[in-house]
Amino acid sequence: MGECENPLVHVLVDMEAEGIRIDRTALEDYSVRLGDEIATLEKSIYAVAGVEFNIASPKQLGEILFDRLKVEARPKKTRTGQYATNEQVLTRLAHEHELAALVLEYRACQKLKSTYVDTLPDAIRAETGRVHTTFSQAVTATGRLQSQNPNLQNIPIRTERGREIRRAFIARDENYVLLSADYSQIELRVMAAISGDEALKQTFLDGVDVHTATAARVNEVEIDAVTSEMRRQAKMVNFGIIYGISAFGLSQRLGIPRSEAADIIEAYFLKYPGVKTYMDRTVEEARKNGFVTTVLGRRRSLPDIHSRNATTRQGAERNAINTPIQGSAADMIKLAMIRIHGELCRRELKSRMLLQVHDELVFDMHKTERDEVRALVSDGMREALDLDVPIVVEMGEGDNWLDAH
DNA sequence: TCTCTGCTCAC
DNA sequence: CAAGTGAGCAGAGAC
Repeated sequence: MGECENPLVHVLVDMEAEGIRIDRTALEDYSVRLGDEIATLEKSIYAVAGVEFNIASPKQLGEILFDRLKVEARPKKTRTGQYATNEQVLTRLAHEHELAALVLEYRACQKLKSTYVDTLPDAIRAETGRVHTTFSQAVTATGRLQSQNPNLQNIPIRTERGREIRRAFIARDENYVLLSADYSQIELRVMAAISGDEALKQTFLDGVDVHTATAARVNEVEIDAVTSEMRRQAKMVNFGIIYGISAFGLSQRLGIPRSEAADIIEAYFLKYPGVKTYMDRTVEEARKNGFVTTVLGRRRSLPDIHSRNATTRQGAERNAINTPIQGSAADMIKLAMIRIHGELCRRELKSRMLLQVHDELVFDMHKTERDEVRALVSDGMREALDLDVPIVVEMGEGDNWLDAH
C-alpha cells in the first residue's frame, strides 16, 4: 500500500471522538408521527387482508398474499423456498392490489422508525451530547471505510420521509454550520482514468453530464436530443459497467428484453472501447496474479477467479472489475482526509471533520472560517490523487445535513 | 441467547 | 445463476 492507512488512524480517532450533534426532540416528535402512520396502515392492512397477522413477518405476509388471497398464479420464491415479498415484488403488485401498496408504505415507515428515528437518540452519549460512530478501516474487501454502532453511512436521503432524518443532524452550535463536500461521479472518473478511455475522459473534460453523454453516444444522437428515458437507461448502464454488468442484470433493471440489454451493452463498448479493454485486462490480471490492485497498490485476493463453478467464477470476475474502481476511489478520499485533517490541525482551525460517507465528507465548520475551510477541503479532495481526469467536488452548507446538500 | 433469513437503508 | 460495497432491523427457529 502507498501507506494511507497508518496516518488515517489518527484522523478516524479524532472523528470518532468528535461525534455529531443530533436534534433529539425532532426525532422523538417524528417517532410519534411515524407511529401514528404505522397504526393507521396496520388497520387498513388488516381490513384489506380480512385477517390480523404480523405484517413485519415476510413469511406470514407471503402466505396471506399468495395462499389466502392468491394475488398471483406463480409467485416468485426466495432461495429457501419462501414466497418473496420484497420491494420489487410488491411494487409490481401494488397497482392491482391495495394490500401490496399498503405494506410498502408500512415497511417504509417501520424501517425509518426502528433503524433510525428510535435508535439514534439512544446513541447520544451523555458525556458529549453527541453521536459517536465507530469507523473501521481494514474490514471491507475494497478498502472502503465501514461505520457501525450506529452506522452513519446509510442515513436516508432518497425519500421525503427519509430526508426528515437528515434534518436532525445539526451543527455544533449557532457559531457553526455543517459543510458537506462530495465527489461528483467519482467512480466513473476513476474508471475513465485507470482505463484511459478517451471518450469517457473527454466527457469529463467537456464538463457535460456523464449519463446524458453516454445516452447520446449509445443512441447516436446529439446531446440536446437525449430524452429523460434515454438518460435513465444510460445511468443504469454506467452503474452496471462499474459493477461488472451482465445482459440479464441490465434487462431486469431496465425492464426490457435481454436481447435489447445486450444490444445496449454492445453499443456502450463500441463507444467506449477503452473501458472494454480495461475490463478484459483486469480479469486477465486477476487470473495471472490471483489478485487485483488499486492505484495505491491495495490488493484484493480473488481465489475464485479459477473456480470450476461458472457462477462463482463470474462473481470473482465482477469483483476483479469493480474493486480497482471502488477501491481507488476509497484510496483517494482517504488521502484527502489525511491532508485536510492535517491542514485543520496545522492552522489551528476550529472546524472539524465529522463523517465520511464513501464519496462525501461532512464537517462542523466555524462560521468565521468559511472561506478558508471551503478552499482547503475542496483542494484537498480534488488534489488527493493526480488523475488524468478532472475531479469535481460539490459543496453545500447549512444548519443541518439535509440543507448542506 | 444465538444464528440465519429476508428485507431495506446508504454509496 | 444473473450489478459492486456495507450495517442493522424483526421474525423464526435452534439450543
